[in-house]
Amino acid sequence: MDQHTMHTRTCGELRAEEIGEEVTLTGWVWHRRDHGGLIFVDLRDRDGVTQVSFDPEFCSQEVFHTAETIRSEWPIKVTGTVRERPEGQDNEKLATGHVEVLAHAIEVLNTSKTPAFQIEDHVDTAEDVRLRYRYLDLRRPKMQANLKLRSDFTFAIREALHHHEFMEVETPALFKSTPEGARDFLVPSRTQPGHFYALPQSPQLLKQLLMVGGVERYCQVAKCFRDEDLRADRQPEFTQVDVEMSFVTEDDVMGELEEVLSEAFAQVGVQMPTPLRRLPYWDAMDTYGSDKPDTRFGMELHDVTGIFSQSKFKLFANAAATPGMHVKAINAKTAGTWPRARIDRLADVAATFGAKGLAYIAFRPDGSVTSPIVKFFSDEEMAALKAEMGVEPGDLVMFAVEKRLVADEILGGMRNHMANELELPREGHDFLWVVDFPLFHWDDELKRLDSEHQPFTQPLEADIEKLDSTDRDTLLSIGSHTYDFVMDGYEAGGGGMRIHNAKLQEKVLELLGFTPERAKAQFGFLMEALEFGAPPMGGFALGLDRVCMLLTGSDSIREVMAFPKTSSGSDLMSAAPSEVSMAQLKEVSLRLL
RNA sequence: GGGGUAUUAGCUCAGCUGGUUAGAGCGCCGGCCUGUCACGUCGGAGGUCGCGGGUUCGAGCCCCGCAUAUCCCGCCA
Repeated sequence: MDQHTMHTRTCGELRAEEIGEEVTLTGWVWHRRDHGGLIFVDLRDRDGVTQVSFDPEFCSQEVFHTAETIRSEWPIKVTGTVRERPEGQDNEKLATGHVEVLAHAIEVLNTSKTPAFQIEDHVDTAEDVRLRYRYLDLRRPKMQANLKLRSDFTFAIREALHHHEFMEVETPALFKSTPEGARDFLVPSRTQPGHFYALPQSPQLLKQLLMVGGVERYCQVAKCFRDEDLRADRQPEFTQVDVEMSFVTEDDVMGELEEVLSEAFAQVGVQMPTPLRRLPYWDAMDTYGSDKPDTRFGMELHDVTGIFSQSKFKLFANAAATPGMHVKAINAKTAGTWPRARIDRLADVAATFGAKGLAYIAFRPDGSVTSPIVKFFSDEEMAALKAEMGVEPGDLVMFAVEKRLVADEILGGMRNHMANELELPREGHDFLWVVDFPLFHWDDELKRLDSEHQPFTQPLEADIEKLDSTDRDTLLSIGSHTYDFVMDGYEAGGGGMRIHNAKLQEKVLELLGFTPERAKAQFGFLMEALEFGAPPMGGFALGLDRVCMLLTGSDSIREVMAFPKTSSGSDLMSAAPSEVSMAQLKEVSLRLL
């Protein structure tokens, strides 16, 4: 053995072939089973677990005594002989379970305090305790596997991108504040008092400038920062696999991405079909009530407005008579067996999605019906509804009566809620493109148009003349070259073609409420660059954390991040954010309020 | 900014209608144990019931406020 090598083997690799071999292992003491005259230690490193046995017949008293004193999570080094386990003593749960290491030497590399929680996959510990001692949490095999998968997938997609001739370019983390989207994280400049950098919300503008700069095919595994409230799938800093291409059509970009993504997913054992299904935005909203639908289960939305045009039920009939209003419905199979009180509580859930109430019909298995509204329906209306919704006994049909998009979003929310409540099976992974987003939507609060994707998105050529319209509905009908990558009901990525014409960009910014002065102050460098022969360009960004969350079956992206923050933005381990000294503030010319 | 949930031993939790000394499992410490594998077994230690206030003869339990964590809405071009 090379005397400079600490260990000769890992704790996960010993098999029958190594029987008889002299090995040295290092790792942490996972479990120690002291039988008095015989001691077993499960030694754990990142590669796996090996049983080490200490038998006084084969080791010195001193070694045996040391084995008696070691405790959980002490790092140790053990030298011994690999041997087959006695007949019937194999451990099926361990990859190394056919063998064990019969120790004849042990070195305690360090001691350890008793961990605040047990380092076990099967022990559920509150997340704040885990985060307080994240370095201990990361020792758990599950977390090791999560980090490994993330590493493997990141490597695979990088490799695929390089294989497809993408050039990796690093863009700055200290950049200009462009606070039109999310809130920026600001960094005060010391050398220029009163001036600030911002951490990039994404490298969007920079990658477009790289296209003007002739990079043609750019990629980057990029940290992005957004100072907004957190969610299970949102952290203030997160990672995007960022991609941009020049001299391409939308189909070029999507085709290339399908290859890159399917190659990367294949490396982690996941089949992503190519070409990927494309679902237009309006169809997604109409059918699933979501622009990121999980299509592994049905429960699709149906427009039943027509059935009730002559109804005695005024709510439905009035809606049918009002342009733009719709009566839409979903059918939650088997929820019709729920007690009335439980069904009534669904109105509260619907309210969180914007519903004023929730009309429903529960079709009881005995053929009866529970519903606050069904008494107004004619036999014909009921028959037509049953046919449209495919009603069987035990079904629960829920209605939303609203403008189209509002009704869609309510029922889309209920569709997901019911799928969770009913524990509908969602096997494997679900991939699709949602395409053709509108260029704008109406922001009711700001009373102006807002970008559906971002202000640099290329409108459909056929709709460009509509940009001169003053009619809101005309402007809202403008289409765009956009595509979201939807995985298992999550927006896992998104992109589009970018505006490469300065005049067009100016026009779109104007419609978004930018005065020419503000447009120039904020995006002047982009507009100027577009005037220097910017090529047609388009790109994409993949939410790496979300994809890894889905690949590992985690319910939060925190499970695939080494050091995530709590929902109030704290790091419980380091206690960041923290106060800074007056001297530090003075250096950057800041004073606290 | 708003709504829900949680906070009791190192960890996970129970704690009845407000009533004597707040319990369990795991972990930890000690004894015994030569084939266990999340070893077993016997014993032991370990508590500001998140913090502050209030009601009450009496509060882990009821009320008010606060803090933290978490989920959701808003927000996330």
